[in-house]
Amino acid sequence: MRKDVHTDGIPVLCASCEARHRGVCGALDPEQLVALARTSHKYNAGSGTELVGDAEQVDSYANVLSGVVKLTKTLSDGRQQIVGLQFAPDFLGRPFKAESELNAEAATEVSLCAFPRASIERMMQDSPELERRLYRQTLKELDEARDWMVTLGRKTASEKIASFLLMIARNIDPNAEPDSSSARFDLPLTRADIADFLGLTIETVSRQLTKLRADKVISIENNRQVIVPDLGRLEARAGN
Amino acid sequence: MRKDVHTDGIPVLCASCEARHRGVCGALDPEQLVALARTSHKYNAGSGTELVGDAEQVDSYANVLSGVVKLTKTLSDGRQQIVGLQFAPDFLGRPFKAESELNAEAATEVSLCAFPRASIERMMQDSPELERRLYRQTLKELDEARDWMVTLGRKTASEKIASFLLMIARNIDPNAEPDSSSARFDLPLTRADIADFLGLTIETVSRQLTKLRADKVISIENNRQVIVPDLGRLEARAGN
DNA sequence: CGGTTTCGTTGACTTTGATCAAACTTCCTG
DNA sequence: CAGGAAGTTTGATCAAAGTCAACGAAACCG
Repeated sequence: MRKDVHTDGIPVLCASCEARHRGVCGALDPEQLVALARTSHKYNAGSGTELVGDAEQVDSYANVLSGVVKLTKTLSDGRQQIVGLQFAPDFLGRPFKAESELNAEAATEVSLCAFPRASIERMMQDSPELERRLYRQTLKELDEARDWMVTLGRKTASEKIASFLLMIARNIDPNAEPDSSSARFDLPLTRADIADFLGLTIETVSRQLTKLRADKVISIENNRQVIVPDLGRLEARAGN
Repeated sequence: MRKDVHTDGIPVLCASCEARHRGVCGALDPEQLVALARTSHKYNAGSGTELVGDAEQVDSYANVLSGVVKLTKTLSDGRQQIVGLQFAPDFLGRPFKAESELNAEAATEVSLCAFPRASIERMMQDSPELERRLYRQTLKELDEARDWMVTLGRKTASEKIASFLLMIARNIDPNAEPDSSSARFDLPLTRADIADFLGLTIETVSRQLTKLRADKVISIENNRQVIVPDLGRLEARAGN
């Protein structure tokens, strides 16, 4: 009983899903995809919705299908730090641990495809390919985290802002003309979020954005829409 | 042909090796261990030795058998940040990537057990158990990196120092009486390294250590030996 | 549509940690 | 053991970013 891997037997839900191409579901054959799709459900969440609470029991994982999810940690006196941002088609979840050590919150409108933790963990047993994809994403996240440690520990406020804008541009520039030297995108984060991401205050973020604007490195429309006419000039400010 | 897993057929090199118990080699059966041991070699390196260079081709991985390895990143103008510390029996290496994105350097005298990259990657194909151990270590490193992002981004200089001392105490206190409320250990890092780890300057590190000493939270002998009479008091200063 | 709330900007001032400079200690080496 | 290098401490001063406060703009809601 032969099947065309690319179309036949693929659940409707998954047919056009990006997670099947670049995300972890790409590791699954049609049969496994059907099994997973049976227990999964797609849903949307508005900006600000808490998806996973700190110290909470986690019983489902998810793929990010669109939007941005922020992962945060909070000190007892309320100081907060964003420790990760997840874009489509990232996998959201921490295998081998039932209790979350951090908070996951929708930074924008998000669309998620959730499935029970047990389904994935069972499937990981059968499919080394799935486990390998998850492992690779974790390695990528670790690489990113280490890059951010340099930014947090050693860059100035203005370098931090430039680095942040570059990172966002690379992750969500919609007119993804490769190697285009300009970019235009919506900031998925508020000033407060950016501050929490960079270890700064809201005021400093605002002042540095104003400075970049004054120096014509960027322009901003409606507080959210950022235009970078020359990515090279922005890179020069990121201090790498 | 039955073998006692715990003793028979284990290479001499591995017999008393900690990596076989708590490290990644624990995933291997005697046969695999023999195969790996054939291509591996143990060696020591003095403090300050560069083990892996940034942007260098990596052709071998290693287990840390003793000592501490620091992973660093450097900006073009020389600013440096330590992005990870590896203690025995951690695995040193970044699977699926031939070129290193960071620098690995011996922070103390270290002893390593190195093997060709190809051996491990071949073995990963055969042994899901090995891949899983590596995956778990990577998840652990990611958890740690995220904790440090909070420290780097949101803690004050004195909280950073206290957090650092606690982390070291937990990793290398030799008189590992569990739940002992006091600790005594040698700092594996110089003041300059501590500064690079915490995103501070040498002078600030020194001043904060002096303050902790003045407040009788710690005492220091010979610049390196730290005594913490009451870990609770140190924790209170770490600001979690 | 007007009022309220949330979000962002700007200014004045303060504080934390960096920088610059000098002295001291420890350790290594000839 | 002397001399020097590397590592550490301490002090004086400075600057970057934080705090406090006020205002403006956008989004939200009855």
